[in-house]
Amino acid sequence: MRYWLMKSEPDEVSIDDALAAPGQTVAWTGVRNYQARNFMRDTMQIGDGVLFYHSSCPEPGIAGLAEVASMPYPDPTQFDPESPYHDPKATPENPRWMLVDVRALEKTRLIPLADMRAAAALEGMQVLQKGSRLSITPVTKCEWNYIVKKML
DNA sequence: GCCAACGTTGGC
DNA sequence: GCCAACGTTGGC
Repeated sequence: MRYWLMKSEPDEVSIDDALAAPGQTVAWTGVRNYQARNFMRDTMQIGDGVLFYHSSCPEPGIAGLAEVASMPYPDPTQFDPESPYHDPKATPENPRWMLVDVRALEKTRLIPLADMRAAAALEGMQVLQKGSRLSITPVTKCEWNYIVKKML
């Protein structure tokens, strides 16, 4: 069992949107970074814990808890010429971008980014490192427990 | 393979 | 809107 932090712009998909989706599950479309893709394709397992993070918004921070809900499969938006995530180099025979489904479990109080930065226990958290822009980052069991048990 | 130019992310 | 930091592209 692993743990992850996954960023979503709430204008695109908020924790409320995810909770309202059929099965409380959304396909994590639009990731166009190889490292993030590789996490979904190679490392994630069904049932892994997910911190649902709101980014690029007035109040960035952790907004809910979720879990990995599927095996990896090709991101359908890469094949859609109408999609902003269209990738002309990808074909169904040779998909470039893989994703997983994410099932929202609960909306939590918002844990602001500033509070995360202020927590000594989270000093090493990958998402908090200088210059980190990855939209999907691993979270250690210690970090997960601290956030879920001490900050919520 | 190098690396400059460009594009993107994301907090502020 | 700004800008630091990082990733990608493409000429050579």
